[in-house]
Amino acid sequence: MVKLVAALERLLVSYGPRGWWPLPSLAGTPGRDANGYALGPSLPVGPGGGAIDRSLRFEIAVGAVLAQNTAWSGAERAVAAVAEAGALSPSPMLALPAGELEDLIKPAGTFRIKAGYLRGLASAWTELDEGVPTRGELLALPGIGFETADCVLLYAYGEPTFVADAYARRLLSRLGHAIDGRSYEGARRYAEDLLPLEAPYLAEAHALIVEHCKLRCRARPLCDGCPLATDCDVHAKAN
DNA sequence: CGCCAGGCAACAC
DNA sequence: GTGTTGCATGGC
Repeated sequence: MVKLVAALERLLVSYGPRGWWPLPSLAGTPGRDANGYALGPSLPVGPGGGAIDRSLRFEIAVGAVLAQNTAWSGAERAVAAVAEAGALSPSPMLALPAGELEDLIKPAGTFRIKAGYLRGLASAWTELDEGVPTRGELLALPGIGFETADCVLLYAYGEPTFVADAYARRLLSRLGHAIDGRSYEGARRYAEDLLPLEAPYLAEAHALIVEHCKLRCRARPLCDGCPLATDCDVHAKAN
């Protein structure tokens, strides 16, 4: 079995910091880097790296919904289109005619459903965002499930949360951790018992896990050259 | 062409 | 509570 902290360390060395969460509406604007993070005196300020203001929190929540079961490239274009239309805040979003929001977010797929989710999010957001929302409050919104709620808590509010998505569960399982059959919440608590409960760490961990699982630890794993291959069970069996 | 992508809700059992 | 299905565009 590969220890989770050791695996994450190797992923960080191999891939470098991923810099999630990207903020497409701000990327490339003055004072922002390619991910939309504010350029500070030393380190970039952004999700996991500093205070996140009100408008960015909403953008992150919108992005999290639009990214569901969709390549990030599509979600990113959809967020940018909403921003371009001036609708990347609750009131303007709610003021859009019914079909227009759908048209704006088409690149993200499942656009009729997601438009309804975004309306529900926009309706509840201002009150919800007065403080740090609880997981239960987020889960009560339409279209916000376990993974989306945790992404919002982690990347928008800096709450230390492990995003136990399908990638993370696949990786943990392949590294020899006995999480088969565990629910999302079971896997989340399992991982949180193994890791430092600090938002920047968990934010980078999630991003690295997604990167690694897209590049190598796919449904059909590409173990050749994998940074975790030396003592990963899957690699041992496949070779 | 088929398969998958930062999932979720509704429904079946 | 676990399993299955619809949703829909875009990249490879």
